[in-house]
Amino acid sequence: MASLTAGNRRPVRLADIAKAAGVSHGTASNVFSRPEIVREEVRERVRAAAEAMGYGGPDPKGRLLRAGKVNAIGVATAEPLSYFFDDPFARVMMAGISQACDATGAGISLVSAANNEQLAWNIQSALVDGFIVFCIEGGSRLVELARERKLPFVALDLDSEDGSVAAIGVDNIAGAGIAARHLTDLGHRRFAVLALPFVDDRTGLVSPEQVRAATYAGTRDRLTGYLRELSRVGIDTAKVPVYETANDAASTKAGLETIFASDQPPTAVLAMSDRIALVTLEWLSARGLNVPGDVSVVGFDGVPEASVSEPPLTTIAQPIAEMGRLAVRAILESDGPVSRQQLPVELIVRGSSAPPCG
Amino acid sequence: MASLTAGNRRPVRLADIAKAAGVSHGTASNVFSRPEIVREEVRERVRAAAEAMGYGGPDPKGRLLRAGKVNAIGVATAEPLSYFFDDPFARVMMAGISQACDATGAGISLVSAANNEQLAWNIQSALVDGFIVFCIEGGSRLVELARERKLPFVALDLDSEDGSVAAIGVDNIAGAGIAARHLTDLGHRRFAVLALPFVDDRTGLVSPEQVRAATYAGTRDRLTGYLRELSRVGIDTAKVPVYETANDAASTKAGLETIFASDQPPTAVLAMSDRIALVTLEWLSARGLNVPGDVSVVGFDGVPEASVSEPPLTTIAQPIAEMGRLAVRAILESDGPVSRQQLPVELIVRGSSAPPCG
DNA sequence: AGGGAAATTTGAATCGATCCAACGAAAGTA
DNA sequence: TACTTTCGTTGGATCGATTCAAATTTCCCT
Repeated sequence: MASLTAGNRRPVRLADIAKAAGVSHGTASNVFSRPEIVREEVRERVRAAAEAMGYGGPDPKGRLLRAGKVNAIGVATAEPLSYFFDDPFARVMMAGISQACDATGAGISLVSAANNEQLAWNIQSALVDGFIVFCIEGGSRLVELARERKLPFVALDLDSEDGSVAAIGVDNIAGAGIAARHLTDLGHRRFAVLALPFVDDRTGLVSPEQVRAATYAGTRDRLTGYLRELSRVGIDTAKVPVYETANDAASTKAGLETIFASDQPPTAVLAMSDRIALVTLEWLSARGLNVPGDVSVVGFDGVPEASVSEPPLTTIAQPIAEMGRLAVRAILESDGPVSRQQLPVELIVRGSSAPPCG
Repeated sequence: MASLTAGNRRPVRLADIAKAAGVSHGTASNVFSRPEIVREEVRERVRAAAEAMGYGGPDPKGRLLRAGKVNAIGVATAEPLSYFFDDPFARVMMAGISQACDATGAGISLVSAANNEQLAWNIQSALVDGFIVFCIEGGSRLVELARERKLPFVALDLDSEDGSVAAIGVDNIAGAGIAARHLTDLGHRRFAVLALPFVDDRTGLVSPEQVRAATYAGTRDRLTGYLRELSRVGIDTAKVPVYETANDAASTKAGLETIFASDQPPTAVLAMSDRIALVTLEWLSARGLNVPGDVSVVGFDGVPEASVSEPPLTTIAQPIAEMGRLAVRAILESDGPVSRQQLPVELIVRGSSAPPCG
């Protein structure tokens, strides 16, 4: 029964090799962490013992407890882990985070989870020096969880006005205003808005009351920016259809069906994300509508994909990578009080917008 | 000088709140880890004390030491961290890894480093239960480092014949053979090979001796597969130009310049990676050569980009995501002895290959 | 009230290292 | 030879939790 194969359990600790080499554990420790202060003869003896016993070097678990610093930052989201590698926005953001981490030698821990309980546990037990929280859906819960860890953390793209959490985002109202302004300047007067979620798990046309009750302030702000500009040029914003999507292809297409069923279809579509905008381009093309001939489309985010679509997408570019870099710096130098930063956005005019042909 | 602002240091430990609540630390611990076995009144008292003292829950650092398991797997590479988010191959692989991790609730730690010393340290001190090692350049060093940690690890795409390390890869010889066979079947007889690195930091035409001395066995195997098939149809393989690239745009273009400077330019290019192949498509198009009219190109890897290029790329697809999934499983169930798995590849015929027009 | 079972609580031991004050030995100085 | 330094080594304290056998309390029943 009892198999005598070598290496059943492997509890070889620093203390073991210290004993084997006939030195104190203090000295053994020094051999690995500050070899230069140990006499060469002793050093070699300890190294030999370690080698002989199959010791893999000081266990970071032990070191960690003493040292306190993990030297890694956690990036948390409520999406599945693959979100980090699939989603264009996330990828650019992660590239920025990577850069900053590489520069300081910090590692990255991806924290996420399928279900909610798992998520809580994963955040509670993440071995990190701080969190960067991706606030997409379920952002507030995530922020709450991160806050409970009492570690430095910053929220990215936070849809909340809670001034007590550090956050890095863009000026959504201004950005949306610039997008709308671009289209009104081109002469457009018939608009439709494809919105990001205002609350969880709902799609469809939204009423002003529903907008006011939005969970996601960022969505509300973008809408505010759009409508403010439209009304500035005398458009009756009450008549502008605002369709709430789930930021995916299905709900976006449903929204387009609804919007273009009108006998007065829009000549310009304001999409609150590039993802929505790109699906829109596809849908319009499949529908036989020309962009920008029949309809102009303006996105929001500035993901790389937007520059290679057909036609290339006019959009409001966020400094995504820069936001990632700043977030890392905010964590590592977690200095003063909570800092909320709002970065500028930039209108990038490409082929998806032109004057209306009417 | 001494600022009396609240919360200078924050050494609030479980023991502190235990004392504050007037219970033993054992009980305090139970309140957090197994609340159901603590009498409600006591539980609330401890919770209240924790709240009052700003205790963020049991520190994972402490728990970790006792528990032993980190519940995270490390993914290591010698490239900068952003490689994980930029490189198409890596992204698909990470998606597979993510999936498997999500399924088991494990986290992912990205381990990498700018310079070599940093790399060693980062691997030595990574808090993980095992490593997945991306063997691109510098693979052997990475494997060595990982092996020293005495943790379960598997090498992905390992360019080595060292049977003592667990590895997951594809049958490079067979895959390359299939690629070549596809082109010879189409009738091609004039070939050129754009190779991955045989050794570090060298590019240019390679001689058979240099091939034999290759550091990277995977590259050598692919070449073997190519040439074996070519000689099968009677082609003098000694005359087939083999240009070693660094798997980047610059060296690939240099290789193309060299190859197409010949007065007998190839009608078919065998590229050892999709990256090389895609650059090739671009270069040929810029040069005014039609693909597949004038030249056929076949890649290797099967990254998503290959399906949307102009023209779409014929390539040898590896089951990239599946490899990632298997790697995670190999780590987590690190069961028997070292397991080396070779997965099958698949020829995907797209628009970049056709019979030679000659 | 008394006895035993069940429910809680306690506190020492442990996880695997690092740090540091103190100590011993070898080398240098007067 | 006596007295400092310098260099290396030692071993106890500590990091922050979890675990578990033993002690204690509570509960139930006769």
